[in-house]
Amino acid sequence: MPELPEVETVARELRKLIIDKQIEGIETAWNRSFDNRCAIEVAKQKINSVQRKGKYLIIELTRSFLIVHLRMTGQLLYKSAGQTIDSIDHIRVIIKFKQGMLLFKDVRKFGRIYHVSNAVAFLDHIGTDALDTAVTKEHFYKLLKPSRMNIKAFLLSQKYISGMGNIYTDEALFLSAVHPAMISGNLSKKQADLLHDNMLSVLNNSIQNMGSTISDYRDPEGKKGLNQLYFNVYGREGLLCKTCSTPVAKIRLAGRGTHFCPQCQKV
DNA sequence: CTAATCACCTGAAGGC
DNA sequence: TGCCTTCAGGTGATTA
Repeated sequence: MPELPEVETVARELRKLIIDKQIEGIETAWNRSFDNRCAIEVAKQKINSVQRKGKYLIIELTRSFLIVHLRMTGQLLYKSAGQTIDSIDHIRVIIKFKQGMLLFKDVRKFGRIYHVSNAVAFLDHIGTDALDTAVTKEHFYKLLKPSRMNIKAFLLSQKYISGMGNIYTDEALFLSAVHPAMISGNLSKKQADLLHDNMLSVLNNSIQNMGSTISDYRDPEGKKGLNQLYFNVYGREGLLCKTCSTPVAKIRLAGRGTHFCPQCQKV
């Protein structure tokens, strides 16, 4: 479900809701979502900050960190004390405060909450966040140049640049008129620059729209995003390309459904 | 190094 | 109505 813009939206909303609150306790209903053996260590710590790297949320506590990955269907829902909870279905973890609670809801159980002492080290295996200013056009091109992977797989891999997922990859490639199967190292500097621009604009525009909701995504207050209203190719198989009116195609690439315009995007 | 497949899970949707 | 297959905003491990 969530890619960079959705996780960023969650981070921004969470900052308004849980910063400076003290955790009273943490309970687990599905033990693979969170290893409850560290519940005692987490309890009584205060939340200092909420940050993000790629698709990971970083909740800084007094002495340690909670790292959250929502994977496909994870949601972090804040409920103030007294607020009614419509359903406890699919609630895997509950983080309790005096003033309310943060529910980790996750239908497919792929999401995880990790408790770590060193967030930087824990997230060292993923590349620089796509919106980090360190990801300049030069840096981007240097990463692309030696790669023989197709560009779709390159953008989906989190080891070079982190945060891009299936939706925003398809959208950025469409806007750049680059075929998803094109070999990364074969992109011209001009194409790479354009793709860099579109990667950033696609992500930033979605953040402006509070992310994209296909089915499950919700922000901490339960609100849907609006960015799905502006997709050019994702989920538009068979519909006409907004640029040239050719039907949008869908193929399987990098193990994922991949949408593109066969007229606008040539290898 | 790269690509493809499976595994982890559940539920919605479509075909028959 | 019911059964079966396929698919889904992700990613890590394993196998060619």
